[in-house]
Amino acid sequence: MTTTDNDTPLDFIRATIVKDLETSKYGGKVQTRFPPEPNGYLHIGHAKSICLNFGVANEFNGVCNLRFDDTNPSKEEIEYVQSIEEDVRWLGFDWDDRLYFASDYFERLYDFAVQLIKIGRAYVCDLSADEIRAHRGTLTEPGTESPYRQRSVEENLDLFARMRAGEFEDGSRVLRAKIDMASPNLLMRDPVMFRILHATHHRTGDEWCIYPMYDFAHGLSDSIEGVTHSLCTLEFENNRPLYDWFLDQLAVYHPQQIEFARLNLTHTVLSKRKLRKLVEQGYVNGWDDPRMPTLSGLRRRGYTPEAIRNFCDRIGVAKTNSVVEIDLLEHFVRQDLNLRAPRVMAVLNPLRVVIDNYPEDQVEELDARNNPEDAGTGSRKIPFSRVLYVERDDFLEEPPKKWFRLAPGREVRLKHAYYITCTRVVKDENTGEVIELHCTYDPETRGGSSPDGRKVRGTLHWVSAAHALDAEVRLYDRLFASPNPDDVEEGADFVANLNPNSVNILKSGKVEPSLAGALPGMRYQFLRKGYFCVDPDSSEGALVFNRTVSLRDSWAKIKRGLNKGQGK
RNA sequence: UCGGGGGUCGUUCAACGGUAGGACAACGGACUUUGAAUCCGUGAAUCGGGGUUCGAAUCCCUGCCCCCGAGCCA
Repeated sequence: MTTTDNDTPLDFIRATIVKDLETSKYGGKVQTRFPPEPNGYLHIGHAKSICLNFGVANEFNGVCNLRFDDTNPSKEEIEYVQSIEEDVRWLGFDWDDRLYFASDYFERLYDFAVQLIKIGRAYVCDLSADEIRAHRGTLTEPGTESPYRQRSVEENLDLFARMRAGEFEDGSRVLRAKIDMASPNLLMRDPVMFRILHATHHRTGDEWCIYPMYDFAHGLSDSIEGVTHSLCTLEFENNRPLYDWFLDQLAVYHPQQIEFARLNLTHTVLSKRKLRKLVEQGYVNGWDDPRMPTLSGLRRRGYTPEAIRNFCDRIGVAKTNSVVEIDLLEHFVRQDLNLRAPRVMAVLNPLRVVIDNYPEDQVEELDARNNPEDAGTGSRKIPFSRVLYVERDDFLEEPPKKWFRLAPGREVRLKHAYYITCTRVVKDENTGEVIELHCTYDPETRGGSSPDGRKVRGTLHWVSAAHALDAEVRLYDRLFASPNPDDVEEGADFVANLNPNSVNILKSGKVEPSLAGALPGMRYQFLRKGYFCVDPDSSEGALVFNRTVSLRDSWAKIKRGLNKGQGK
């Protein structure tokens, strides 16, 4: 796609770009950047930004850079840059050779700072962090000027060079911009540009002991790269005047910062701090736990890049703070997987069924469509024999109204196979638990339809006991029980809202034999159950599946209605 | 309340002075060898109060509510 569809309304950012193109503000050029800090894993919120930045670039024949905002060595690690690159690529975007790091610009940033000192717009301040805070004033009162504010250019130059040379301890001095201590915007009250940090940087090692702050580094990095539209989230609106100030004072190329609302999703958290807590305190099994909203988690869960991109397209871009329902995300995986996931039969909670009138040693190979949504996918053979497994949930000894699955005396269709009628229920003598069903089949119904045309409402999935493969099936659900995890009692925090049933591991699943060679990452629809994918923990002979998302379940709704009717 | 942003169906995005529309969700129906998918249909919103105008979600005034900002984080 190289053009923008005129029929669909443009979001305010694209509208701005169209206008800038018309006025030739940047000479008809569009360049964006995705600027993650490598201090955590990417999540679905970042996907929104990635889709926006790369999407906009693609649509307007521009380019989008991947730039790591690695200005704080104490928090950043190489592990994160690798995962971020992998995730952006997986999502389907390409930065070609434009992989940049803010740390690549440290020398130039240092030079820019020297320039600012020379024109009297920056000074070395010896105040402690606490003192600087005290001098900053408050939201309603102006700040007071630092006693070091009037240092001479020469002294500032000397001190700044010595900061770089490592003569001073962490926190003993900073370089500040000389702006306006009375500005109503606190960020303009002589913000810190460089701080002393004797820390090893993941890329520059020990070359530097002073590091630039975000506000100073970001705009200049954009400028150096020739970014036209610097898209960021709403909380940076207050930073824009500062972004502009540095660029104006230095009289360098000046991109424009535009802010949009970050993504919030119900039933999950999207803050690095909270996600890190879940990982570090063991509430989940790592950044790629399938319950995590991280891209690595979603990938392991079975989400497709297409589903995530479609989701990001649909939620749009605006300035309103909003919380998107997670149902919308789930809708897009279902939509995508419905079209492409092969259908397969898997019994999650097996209940043994013996077809009494089916010959002992007979095995039939029956045809099964691979995907009714895509005729091109053809069909496969599945074995049918005397002893089968069906889903325990599909049998009820005393069925409620509207139940058309298995029950004593009831006839149902086994998908792709035969009609069977339940004739006897075997129970455990002690517990009363149903342990086996005996049924008869109608040989006339092979393939799943009867010559007499009689109607059977229920169609069940099944596997042949002798041929089925064992599988572990991990049923994942929403990580948080509450739509808003932060909605907690006084004193509690978001982990109090963790969904205790966010994962349910079933060890005794039985799947059809065609799944024997299923490899990690492969996605299937388990008929009537949901979409599943093979987990990396899986191996031949020890299959492990993750539930990506269940199928929509209107029986569950009916059941709720029935229960309500009975006052249950 | 000092500054900056924002308030449209349950949710989200649109409508840019001219019939408030889409998607998800909900509800009802059709179809169905997945109680899936698909198809059809229904209900559902302009924060309040003034004003300008033939006509206001849109422009003006005013009030209310929400978010962001006092890191040597980004």
